[in-house]
Amino acid sequence: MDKLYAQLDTYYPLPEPARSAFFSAWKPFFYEKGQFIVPEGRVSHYLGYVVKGVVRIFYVKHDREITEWLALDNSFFFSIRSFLERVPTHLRIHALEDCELRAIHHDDLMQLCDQYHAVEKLFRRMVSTSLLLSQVRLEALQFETAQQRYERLMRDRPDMLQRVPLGYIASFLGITQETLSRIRAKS
Amino acid sequence: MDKLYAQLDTYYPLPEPARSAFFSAWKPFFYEKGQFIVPEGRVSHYLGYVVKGVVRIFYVKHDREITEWLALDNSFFFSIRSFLERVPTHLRIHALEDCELRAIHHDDLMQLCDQYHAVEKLFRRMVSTSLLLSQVRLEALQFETAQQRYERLMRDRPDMLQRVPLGYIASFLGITQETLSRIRAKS
DNA sequence: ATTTTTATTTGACAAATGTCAAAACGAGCA
DNA sequence: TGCTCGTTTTGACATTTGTCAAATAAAAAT
Repeated sequence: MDKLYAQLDTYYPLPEPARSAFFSAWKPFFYEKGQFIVPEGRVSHYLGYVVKGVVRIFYVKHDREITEWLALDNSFFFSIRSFLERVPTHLRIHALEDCELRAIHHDDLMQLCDQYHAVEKLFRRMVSTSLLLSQVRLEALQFETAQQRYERLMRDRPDMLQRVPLGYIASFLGITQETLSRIRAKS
Repeated sequence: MDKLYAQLDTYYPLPEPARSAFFSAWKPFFYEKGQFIVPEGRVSHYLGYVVKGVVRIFYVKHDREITEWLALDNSFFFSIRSFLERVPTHLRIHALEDCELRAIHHDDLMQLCDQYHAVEKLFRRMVSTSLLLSQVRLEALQFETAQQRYERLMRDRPDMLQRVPLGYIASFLGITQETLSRIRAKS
């Protein structure tokens, strides 16, 4: 989990004592493969980080599971709307592998944001980065074919293909499993 | 432009003197219909707000214009990646109608963020809201049909259909103009 | 090693959307 | 009024992607 600290530092290097206070607010959590980290309908109180494992965020629409986010080792995850607006989420979060996590509670984060300007700045930059990523994905979804989106994923996150069942990846890309399978067959 | 101030207040009500300093950093700009506000390849230095008029953000891909954002009266616009990361943009921003704008320069905003914790907080919340909107659009694009996306737009922003040519709206929805025309014919 | 379960691929067909070309429409202007 | 330009619609057809059902393949459990 040193990597977590390193990653947080890249957003904004906090001066003491904000740094210690902020870092120690991230608590460890462990989940076994298949367990739910957040069930549907609850408010998601934590901003999470995967130290080791795979976390999947999905929702169900017309009896079908749609993967919204996949977080592998050393990446962040959270139910954006629920965490930011404190409303019950339509998303479910679960562990695809045994997971070692770190997470910070919304209350703690807000308190630290109020207390330390530097934490507020760091968090602002984290949110900015999320926005950036969301925007890139939006553009891809808006004007790339399924094939192009798959190729982009292979390029950007080849490890994901090794560790995540294709059915989940398909809906993450906005297509059905069958279509993904045929795209793969062609290449 | 009083509405701008009111809208900024909803993100976070600033105490003086931050409030005056922040508000007066928003400068007025005027563009005529058809003029470019930001041409392609430049760094987009401003976070903009439309007091009156229509602003369109688009990019060109395979000789085709793809609308990424449409801002009507009383709404914000910016080239997300360029503004946040200070890199040249692939987007172009232009005025679809005569426009009265207000905009704040990145340098000024950052300076105010450094100087006033409260401005930092307000901006953090603005970015959070953008992220939220981006996420909603992402979900729509990922798992709604073109028809559903059009109906959603009619519901959420009926004024847009009156003031923006359908070709632009089509690519904003991620479809071709012909498809949009056929969807409309059915209803 | 065998069975059971889960994940992935394949086939046949349907539905949605894209492409290109042409026609119809509408606003502004001579 | 009639012309011109830009916008919107329509037609014919191609392509992409989805749907449902079944067949394989791979992984997990016994």
